[in-house]
Amino acid sequence: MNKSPLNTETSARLRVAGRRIFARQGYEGASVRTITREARANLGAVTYHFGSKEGLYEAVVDGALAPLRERVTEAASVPGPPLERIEGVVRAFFVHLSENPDMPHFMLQQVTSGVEPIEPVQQTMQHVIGTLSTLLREGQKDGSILESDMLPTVIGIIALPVHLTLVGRLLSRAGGISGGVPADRAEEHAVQFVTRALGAKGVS
Amino acid sequence: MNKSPLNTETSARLRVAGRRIFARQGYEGASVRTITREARANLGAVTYHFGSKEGLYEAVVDGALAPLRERVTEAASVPGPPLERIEGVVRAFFVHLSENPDMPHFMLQQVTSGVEPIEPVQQTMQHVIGTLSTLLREGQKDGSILESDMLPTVIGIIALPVHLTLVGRLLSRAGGISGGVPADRAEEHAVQFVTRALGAKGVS
DNA sequence: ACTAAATTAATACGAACGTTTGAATGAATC
DNA sequence: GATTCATTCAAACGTTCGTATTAATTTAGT
Repeated sequence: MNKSPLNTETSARLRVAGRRIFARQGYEGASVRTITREARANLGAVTYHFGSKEGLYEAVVDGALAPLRERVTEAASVPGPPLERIEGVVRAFFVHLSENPDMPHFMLQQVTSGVEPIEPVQQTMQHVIGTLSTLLREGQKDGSILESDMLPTVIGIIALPVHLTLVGRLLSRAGGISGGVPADRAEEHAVQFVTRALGAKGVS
Repeated sequence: MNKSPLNTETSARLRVAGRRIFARQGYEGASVRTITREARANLGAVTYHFGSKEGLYEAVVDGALAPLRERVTEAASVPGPPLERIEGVVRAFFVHLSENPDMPHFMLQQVTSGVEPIEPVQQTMQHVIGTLSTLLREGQKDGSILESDMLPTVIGIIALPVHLTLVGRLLSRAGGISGGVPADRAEEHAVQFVTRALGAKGVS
């Protein structure tokens, strides 16, 4: 008679709870006591399984970002013209964001913290920027993508999904404006925005 | 219980120090002791001048955002076609960001925190979104701006300067990629990106 | 110059923090 | 049945947190 359906190991429950709470409260705002309470674990469990609070945090962030790197790689390596593959990367972002609502919090928390990001975040940024840069260069060489500075263009492409997801969600919660942005509309919109901004000529 | 701070030397130094440290460490990460030490003020000065740590935080955030609202209003009310005025709003963002490097931290810290943003942040978001929506509607009515969903478009316009400034700064600090994005290039790039994405026909 | 208010300063307080400790538990090995 | 070993548990550690308190000092009004 298994009374709890998901009586997984404590460390797994700590990851889940840590992810929820770190994303919502930030690193400093989340306390080990809150996390262990939510995970129905003992106060000392974080230290035991991850060495420290910071150890759990890194495990959580890496767990949220590693699948994104894979998705981006996959979307970029599909055959087709560069602009379409960039579109695929944008869509991959949205897929990942819809399945991992906490993800952008970690990226932006790190970016806004002012200190050097922890390793999984750095790694992900470098990977995404590198992938998109390659696609951009390719498209600019064959004339299908307008010439422009590489890095700011890449940042522009990434900023859109992250911001749309985050701010849209915020607005739909806080009301005040117009009720938020439905996820599927947001994706279509971001794709159009990016392809219009990048495409060398009129893209229907 | 004095919640409205008098313009004393100490309270001004507390604002400056609070701004620096809140932006870099977040609300929870910044301690009253660190702030008062940096401001060369007594530990009790925050409570005395601002009522509480939260009182100082709100004063700091409002001090960072109020000028932005003014700048946006001004840029939007200049005569000219809507797309050019939107361009002016984007440039206004960059001007404000270059003069107030800590500003996007507060916006994004609030957006990523998951709880309802404090009043100055809500007010600023509503104001910027409202202003840009009006300009967009105007341009779509006269055919100079492509039809699209209002809210996601507005978010796209804002996301670009904020992200470019923040991530660019981060990359130039952390190295790793290519050395960051010079501020003036970033502004030109953002303007081009936005006008390309919005403009109804080929914009030079 | 004197008084009252405003401000600064020093210290104390209780609460919450991350981490440590050592005993209790329970299953696997011999 | 005894031993081993990983895990869980309750309790306590020392530190830091935001705030309160109280006294000393400066400033302003008459």
